[in-house]
Amino acid sequence: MPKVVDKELMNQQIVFAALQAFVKHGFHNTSMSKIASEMGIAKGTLYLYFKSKDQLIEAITKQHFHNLKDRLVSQQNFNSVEALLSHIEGTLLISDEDSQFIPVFFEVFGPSFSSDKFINEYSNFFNEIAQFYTENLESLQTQGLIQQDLSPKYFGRVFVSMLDGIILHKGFFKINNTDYNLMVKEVIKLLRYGLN
Amino acid sequence: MPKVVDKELMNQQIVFAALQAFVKHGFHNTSMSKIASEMGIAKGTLYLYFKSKDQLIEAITKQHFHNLKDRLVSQQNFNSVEALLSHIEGTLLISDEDSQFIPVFFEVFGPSFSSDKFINEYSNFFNEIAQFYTENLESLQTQGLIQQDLSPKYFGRVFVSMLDGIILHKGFFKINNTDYNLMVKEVIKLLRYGLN
DNA sequence: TTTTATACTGACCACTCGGTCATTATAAAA
DNA sequence: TTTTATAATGACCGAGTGGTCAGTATAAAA
Repeated sequence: MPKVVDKELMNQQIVFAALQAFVKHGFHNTSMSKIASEMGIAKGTLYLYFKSKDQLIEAITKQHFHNLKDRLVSQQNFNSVEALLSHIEGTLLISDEDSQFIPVFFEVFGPSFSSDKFINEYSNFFNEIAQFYTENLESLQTQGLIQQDLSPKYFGRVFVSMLDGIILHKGFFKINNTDYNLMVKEVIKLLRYGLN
Repeated sequence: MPKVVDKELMNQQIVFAALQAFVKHGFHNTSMSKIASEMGIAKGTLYLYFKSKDQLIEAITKQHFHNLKDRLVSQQNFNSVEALLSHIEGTLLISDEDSQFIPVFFEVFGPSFSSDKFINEYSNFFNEIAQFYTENLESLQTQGLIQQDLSPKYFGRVFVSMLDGIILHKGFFKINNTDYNLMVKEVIKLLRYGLN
């Protein structure tokens, strides 16, 4: 009897439109009305799918980090330094779409950085990535493929910080792709020489 | 005849009070009225010194980065890789006091990350630091002290991103000093092997 | 003490925003 | 075609903001 609608699809469409608007104008300069009107729907409809603007950005963020982790952690292990370097290069060459989200993230969640709960969540995220690198470094080290004189545990963690720094700078400063690719090449060179 | 006031002093007092308020409540949750009332002056008075809220945050930002740069860029040039590494180690080993300010910084300025003006200022800051490293790398390269096969220009810029990432992670995730020092050691090792 | 150039005030304005809800539109079922 | 359960609407509200400006206070000079 009732009118039926694909809620899941609508959900995704809202998330997509909102993200686009946030990237373009910033979170605080994007009103719910604006999102609605750009979608050609009424503001009230947004509130049928998301209780609040906060809940909307939360959903976007959750999705972003979910995708991110899949990209950062490879399922297979690496049996050579070059395989590892290749994965790292792939990790660094993030899409503009992804890097554009970075300023939005900091704009929205900057004020949360004093919350322990918030920090712990992201701390765990990066620790898991670090663990992935640590395990691969240990394996390569056992096989004698990289320097014995480095600590996989600490190198793994600091390495993640470094990668994050590079990605953050791309996002913050909108470094153009030509320059950025050359920068990535330098990192790979450094690692190739430094790990052996 | 006229009433005379130390405008410079008043300026500084406003900047100080505004920063404190931003730190405490976040930029967007701090109204101009709030700043004024906490200073015991009227809102209108603020507008005699700063044309807009944006101009106020701009002044605060400028001052912050000015102080920071003095700490990060050494005046003298390095005549050996070890001297460079030593400076880098010093840069990374920032005090807890300084690193504790990082979350605060993002808490305060997070909401500004959608402003092009803010980003440009921030971008220039890091470019200048990168330039400092680029020049030193060029010099060391000319002397044959480091790998010929790297580009000082791009390495300098990406290197700054990496250092920033390490420092940011210390600040965000409150990595304890024991672990952090070991992490720094790994970076230095990587550079020592990788640059030669 | 009076004058006067400047500094300070705070009520007020115009506007925006997130969020609500009574009303209307829709499409599946009867 | 009528019924009906659900979806969509958008005018409206209250709260809050950045910014203004006519009027008032102040302190140096006359």
